[in-house]
Amino acid sequence: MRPAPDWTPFVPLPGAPVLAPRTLAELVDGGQSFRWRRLADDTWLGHWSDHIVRLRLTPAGALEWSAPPASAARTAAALPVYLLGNYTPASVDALPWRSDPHLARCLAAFPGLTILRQPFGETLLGFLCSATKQIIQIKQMISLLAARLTPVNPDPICHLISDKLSLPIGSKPDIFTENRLPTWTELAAVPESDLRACLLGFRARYIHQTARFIADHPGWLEESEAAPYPEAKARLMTLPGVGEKVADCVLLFGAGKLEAFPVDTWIIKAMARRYGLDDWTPAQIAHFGRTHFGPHAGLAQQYLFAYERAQAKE
DNA sequence: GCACAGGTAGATT
DNA sequence: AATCTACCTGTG
Repeated sequence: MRPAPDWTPFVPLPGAPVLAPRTLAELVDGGQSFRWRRLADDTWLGHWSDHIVRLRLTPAGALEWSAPPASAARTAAALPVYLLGNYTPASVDALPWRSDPHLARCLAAFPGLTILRQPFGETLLGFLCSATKQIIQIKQMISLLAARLTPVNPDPICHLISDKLSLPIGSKPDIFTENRLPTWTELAAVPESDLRACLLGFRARYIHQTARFIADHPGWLEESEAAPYPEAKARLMTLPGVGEKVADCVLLFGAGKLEAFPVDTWIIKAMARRYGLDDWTPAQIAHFGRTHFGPHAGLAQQYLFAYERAQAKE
């Protein structure tokens, strides 16, 4: 018998900002990504592409990571891009916090918060699921897609993952999985009824039709990711189920387009309450956001979003 | 039981 | 062009 495999030792992530626990939680589980969960040992377990990684903070706030030995070398190269690909202290400093007291409050509440650089296709899938759903429910839908539509992850590390604290209601034992997400090519072969069985509801048709379109247009997704923001957004919005908000989320969280300014219910509330923009339409708020916050408006949006949700919990 | 949830698309005014 | 509504399903 070989010894049981174990995680690689935790090592620091070079270049990471010092983070408070709640900022790390907001970074990976604040609605940018839907594939992270807090384990019983107070580490964060996350998945993207075919990566699995655990994160933790030292008492001093230094970010450390660990991965399955078999994939650790690949993940060592990919993690800085995924987590910090959009992180530059200068871009936060360039926001108009000096003249905007509320923005200054939001920045001070979550120092080090940044925008993830996630795989484009996975981000599109996640936000196609997001319409009128709570984050926890989006995570359930995404997990079901991974659990049912891709092969069981053969990495022996999966048997070592214990997450009793985060296990939800017993009726859905397959909610948490270490499988990768299906690719759009794979999704194109899945009947819409199978997608509906993953609790997607009316979103199943969006995903099915989007998958068929992408399968019929090789290179379309990659070209969209590479295009400048206005063109990329227009392209995404031709997909069924992708409107202004979803397109902006995909481009912000999955393509590093920091000028994207998603306007959701939280931002509508925040702009009404903090900036007096009562009864403004989402399009008007988006225009205000872009002009007021500047070329990194999406970064400001994430701070406003995090702050408003934190306030609501209190 | 029923409103609501990180919206979008199509119909109606 | 602005406003209204249906769309699935889980949660409180």
